[in-house]
Amino acid sequence: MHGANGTGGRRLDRNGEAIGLSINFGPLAHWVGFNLRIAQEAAFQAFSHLSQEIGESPGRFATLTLIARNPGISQTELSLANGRDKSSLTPVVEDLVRRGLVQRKRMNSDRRTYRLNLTPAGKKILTMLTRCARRHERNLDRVIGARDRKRFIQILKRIAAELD
Amino acid sequence: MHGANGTGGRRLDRNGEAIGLSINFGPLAHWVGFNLRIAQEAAFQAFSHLSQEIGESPGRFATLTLIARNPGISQTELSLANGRDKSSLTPVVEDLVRRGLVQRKRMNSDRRTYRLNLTPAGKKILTMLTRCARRHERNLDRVIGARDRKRFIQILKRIAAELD
DNA sequence: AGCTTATAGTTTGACGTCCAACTAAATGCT
DNA sequence: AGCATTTAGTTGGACGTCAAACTATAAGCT
Repeated sequence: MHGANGTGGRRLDRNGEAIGLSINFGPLAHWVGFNLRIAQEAAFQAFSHLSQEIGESPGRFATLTLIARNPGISQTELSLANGRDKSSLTPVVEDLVRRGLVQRKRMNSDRRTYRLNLTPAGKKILTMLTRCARRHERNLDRVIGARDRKRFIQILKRIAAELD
Repeated sequence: MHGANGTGGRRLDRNGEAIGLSINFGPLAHWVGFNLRIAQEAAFQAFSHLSQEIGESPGRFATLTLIARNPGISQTELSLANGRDKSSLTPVVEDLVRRGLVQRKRMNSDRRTYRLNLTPAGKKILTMLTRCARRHERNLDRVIGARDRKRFIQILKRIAAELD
């Protein structure tokens, strides 16, 4: 019989107490949303450990890359590209400027906006972070398999694009 | 030539100011980690909007489902299954108990641990949330395509499992 | 010129998350 | 029995995030 002990099929010891293994995930197991979350968090965690080895928070990586690739980018453009609210960027940029990785200049033509650029020190840190990221990607590639990689990324991009 | 204007290829107006469209994502565009993050956040956001319509936070959904499927589960087991630190669960359970969705009972055999169960009210809320989630899943399925869905979830599961 | 509206960035408050330290209860060892 | 270790859950501090309110500049309209 199935689940007749009223515990949803979990393994029980002789006192009827759960012993932890074998959780019933119900519909979560088959749903994209849940698995997407779990996978993303695992990947983030893994990259977090790698980047911690060089003393940087993982969130800095995308920020620095986007500044490097788009010199003079404004904070709002950056927050949009990075998928974060602009207000989240304020303390990040503050920190990066304070540590001398990013230079911030008011624009003359529009005195509201800043232009962001990497300093040489910022470029150096980014180089190290990029090495970490490549290592991380190799690990992910190994898990995904070369055959499916392209298709997998394409699906991720579609999800991001088509869900508003 | 490529990027000869020193702005990484962004479109510029005649004053040399960026006009926002066409950000250069550099290597981020091809990396799994970044796209995974963006897709997950888009999906989360979408579900957040759906579940907000019935006045629940999206984080409650997995919690309630896991309790429903594993009656009497302990908080530590739940936090493990949900991929969160056990301390994150304290205020969540507090809130669910306060609102009468979850019942919390000390175990007699081990007076440290609690047993969690859904109340009838909790089951009702979960039913509504599940409807939202199904709608959300249908949207995701439409984006992913029925052909790739199974393979996609399999890859997500592997990422979660094999990255520690 | 003088309104009104829009935009760039900051501030504030709420929330969810982690980690490390803690309390209370259980287990194990001698 | 007594002490050390482990375990379940809570607490407190730090951080990243969002949304809404705010300041200052800019742009559009009359």
